[in-house]
Amino acid sequence: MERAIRYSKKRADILAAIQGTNCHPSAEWVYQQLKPTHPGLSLGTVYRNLIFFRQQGLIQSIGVVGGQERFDGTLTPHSHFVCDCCGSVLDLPDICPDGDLDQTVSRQYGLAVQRHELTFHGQCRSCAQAQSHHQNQIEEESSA
Amino acid sequence: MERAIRYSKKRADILAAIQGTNCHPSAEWVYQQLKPTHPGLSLGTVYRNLIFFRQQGLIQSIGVVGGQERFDGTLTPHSHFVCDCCGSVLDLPDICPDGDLDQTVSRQYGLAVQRHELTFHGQCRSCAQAQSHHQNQIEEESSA
DNA sequence: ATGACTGCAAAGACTTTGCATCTTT
DNA sequence: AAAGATGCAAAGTCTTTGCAGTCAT
Repeated sequence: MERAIRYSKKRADILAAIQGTNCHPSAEWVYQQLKPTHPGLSLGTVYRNLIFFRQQGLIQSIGVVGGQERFDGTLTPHSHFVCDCCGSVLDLPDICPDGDLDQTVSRQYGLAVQRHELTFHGQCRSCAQAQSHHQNQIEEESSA
Repeated sequence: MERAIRYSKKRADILAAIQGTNCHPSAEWVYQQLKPTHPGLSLGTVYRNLIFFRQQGLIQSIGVVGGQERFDGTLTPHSHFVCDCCGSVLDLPDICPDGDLDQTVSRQYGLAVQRHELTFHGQCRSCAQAQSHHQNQIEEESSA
């Protein structure tokens, strides 16, 4: 007998929060987001539901950024950009490796490949700009 | 004035341990590996040196697998396969995205892209085999 | 001698989990 | 009423860090 799944408004709103943003949220982000409308929400519930949604295939994990696991409600194939400076994650919808790649690797290496992730790293616009400002300040200070 | 860097046998052996394996070790793995020959080694020292090596560009982090950060002493471009079952990480030396990809993304999205990672997920041979055995057992049990 | 490196243990950050309670069916 | 979902807080895991002692230069 399979385990029954019951409705819960909190669960529904947690999923909606993830699906309604493109910021690739962490558990903490979801918690803070829903706290105002769900005063009694517990962080443990957010974690449990994130695990639940991933098992159900409703969301995917896009890995750990700055120590926190990040999730994505978009399931269509796409790549990500991670800013190593501020931790923001951006979708790159136009960057998508060949769909046959998984099968190619499966055959070539004899592995049961299920999916792949293509993730770019660097600095987002605002961090790149901030850093150049900071460098200018340092240059000004050292030349002063 | 730049900070001086001094020799340490422990540091050298930590680096050698990472460079001498293709298992993409975690801090704990390195610690256990060196413990016999370095009885006084501390896990904190391993962590500190991993950070140091990454800053020096001697190793790279390949992300968090099963809660533990994993490192790679191979710096030439290549992809990875992560077994979501046992956590093992394999090199895929023949799978390497176009070298211009970083620049393409930089231009297309206006980001300062520094690098990218292509990671495949699935089950390694032994886990796929073990699971099929396990499934057989379950089938046998339920039909018994 | 200076200051870099380490051991140790405490602290920190993130996530999981046990149990009593509340809610859905 | 039965069983799933949640709140709370404790526990668990991995990693970082402060401080005193050690070692390389």
